[in-house]
Amino acid sequence: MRVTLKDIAQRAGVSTMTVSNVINGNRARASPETIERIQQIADELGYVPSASARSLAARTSRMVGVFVPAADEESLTISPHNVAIIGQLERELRKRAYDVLLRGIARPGEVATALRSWNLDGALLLGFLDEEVALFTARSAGRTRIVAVDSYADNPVTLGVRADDHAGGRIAAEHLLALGHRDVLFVGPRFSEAGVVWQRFEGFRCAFTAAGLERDDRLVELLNTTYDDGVTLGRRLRADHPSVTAVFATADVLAIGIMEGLRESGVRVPDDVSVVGFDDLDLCVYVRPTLTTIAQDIAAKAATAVHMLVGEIEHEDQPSGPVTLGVHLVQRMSTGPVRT
Amino acid sequence: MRVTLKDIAQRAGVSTMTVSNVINGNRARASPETIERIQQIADELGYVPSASARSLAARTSRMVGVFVPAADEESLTISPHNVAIIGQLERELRKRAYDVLLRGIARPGEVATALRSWNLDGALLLGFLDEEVALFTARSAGRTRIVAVDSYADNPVTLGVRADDHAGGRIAAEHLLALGHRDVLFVGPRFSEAGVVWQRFEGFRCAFTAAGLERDDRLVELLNTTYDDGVTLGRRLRADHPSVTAVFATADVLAIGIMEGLRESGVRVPDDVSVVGFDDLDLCVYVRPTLTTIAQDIAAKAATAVHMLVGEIEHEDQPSGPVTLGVHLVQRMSTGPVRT
DNA sequence: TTGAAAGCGCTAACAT
DNA sequence: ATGTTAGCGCTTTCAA
Repeated sequence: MRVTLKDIAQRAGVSTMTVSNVINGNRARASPETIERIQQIADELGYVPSASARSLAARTSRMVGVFVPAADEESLTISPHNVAIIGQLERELRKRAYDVLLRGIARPGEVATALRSWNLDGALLLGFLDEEVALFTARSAGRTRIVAVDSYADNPVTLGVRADDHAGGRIAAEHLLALGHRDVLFVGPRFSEAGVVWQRFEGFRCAFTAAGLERDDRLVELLNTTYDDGVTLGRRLRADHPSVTAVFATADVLAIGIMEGLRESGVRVPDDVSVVGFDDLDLCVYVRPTLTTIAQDIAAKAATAVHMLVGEIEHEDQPSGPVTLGVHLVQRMSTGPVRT
Repeated sequence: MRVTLKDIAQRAGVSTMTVSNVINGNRARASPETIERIQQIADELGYVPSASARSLAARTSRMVGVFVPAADEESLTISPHNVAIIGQLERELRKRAYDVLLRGIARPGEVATALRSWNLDGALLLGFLDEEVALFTARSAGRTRIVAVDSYADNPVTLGVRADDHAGGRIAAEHLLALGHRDVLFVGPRFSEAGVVWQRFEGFRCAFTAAGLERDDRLVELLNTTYDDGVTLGRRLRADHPSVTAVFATADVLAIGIMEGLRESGVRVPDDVSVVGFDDLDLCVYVRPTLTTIAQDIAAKAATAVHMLVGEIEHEDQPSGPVTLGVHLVQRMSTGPVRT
């Protein structure tokens, strides 16, 4: 059977409370010898605290939820970018002795339910739309701490961590402008007036304005962030946008798909058309030409998110406000000067 | 405050047990009207069961652990293959109303600890070495169900799901042999006489034997399964193995790295050297030349693993024995006939 | 420095 | 068809 506090207490001839205090490192509440003896017995018996019991009694679980978008009950294709983040998050949380509940979210209410069901100490939201974040938090209990990664949602209960998407868009545009490109196609998922993609688009446009250039806002394509959709766009690019000499895609896989589509239709990258991606996945150096992209520091993003969340949980830190992390251009072979 | 069974019971004028039965769909234990009324009140109050309390009282948690290797506390780089699996596992488990505890394992004991701490109903081990699996299960309580994915560990408490790695190795070799290759380099991580890589190696060798050919067993390179290590090998391949005309790598990223290294050293794929990978990641079609590889059905693997685990948990099914899933060759552009 | 009592929210095993 | 009792293993609160 399970080894309990009571078992240890009996063996040691003390009360369960003393054992509990020792186990929890409440060192001020037991004599050194008692501590030593109890620790010994606990080790000997292979005692493992019951997280459920602790969570029930203490109303805190040392477990946080990591929530990712799931189109529906039938799918959970985690985006490459979120995948990279999850690994880092788990590591950071494990270092701090928090457990991770991984959950795909198909309907808004599920966040609040999971939170209350397990008495989660906090939640990490990965890559949800700002509207979705708002929905989750509306229903969520007031106490729980929530950090939204890659979100610009502005509300009282959520804290955000994200890359500087606006700067990312601007830098991408500046790079292409410096190469002489003027007709640049913006490609990304459908977006509203907020959120990651919108920021990138705004930064992108800013660079044109700052350069005193008028941008033709018809040069936008909205599609799913997948390789296949990229290929499709690449194939018809020349036909649909004959003037375009460069493309800025809001995700690397998308950019890589576009490059493939272009190749298939006889358009050379970067000679005929330059392509810039976003994220700097490992992938970028696997493909030919290697992809010029906007790099964001994923490990830093994860570390920051966890740091903020744990800070709020443990020290009831003043919500320090959203954090925006720097990005930078990684120039590779998919961009070049415009053909004269 | 939290809404409890008691709150509902009071409002409905019944005992908590009746409410409990209704909530748990124990339909035989309450009259239709009572059920209706209680359900109504529960919805109204926004009742969410406490998983901790349930887990404590019922000694079952409806939560399973998904464990992945973590080199140490400092890292958790989930392999691309495991990444693909995790998403599928979560989906399958969510469909069956199980929660997922995601955990990187740095030291053997952590599996048993997590299992007991949360009263987990079962565990899914992803891509551990057979020796590691043995260690975990040795320390684990007898009751818990464990399914090891990508393992050949043979022990009483574990059930395995894996691709037919032996066939995979054989098929890869047969493909290359049919193209006229005789000096084929086997590349993979260090392996012992068991496990996934060993199976692939054995299958690989079998094909040579079956063809009545003597294989030079010096044609083996052991290195980490990473792109970078692949590049390094590719660069020195010609110098170290001048006779080799084809390479079989046990992972796609590795194969892709090798192709890059070969390119850098002026060796053409597939004209000079053919390359075969393993897994059939999305990646394979992004690179040039596209990678010929052994495909395994990841979704099926995840579905099977969950099916087996849940089967054991819920029906105490007779451990049906390990399951091996089929693989097949996906021929792309990285392999061609040997140069005469 | 230590302990006793009470209860977290739920369910198993009997009653009725 | 419904209720009672007695915990699950732990922590909180108060007392010694």
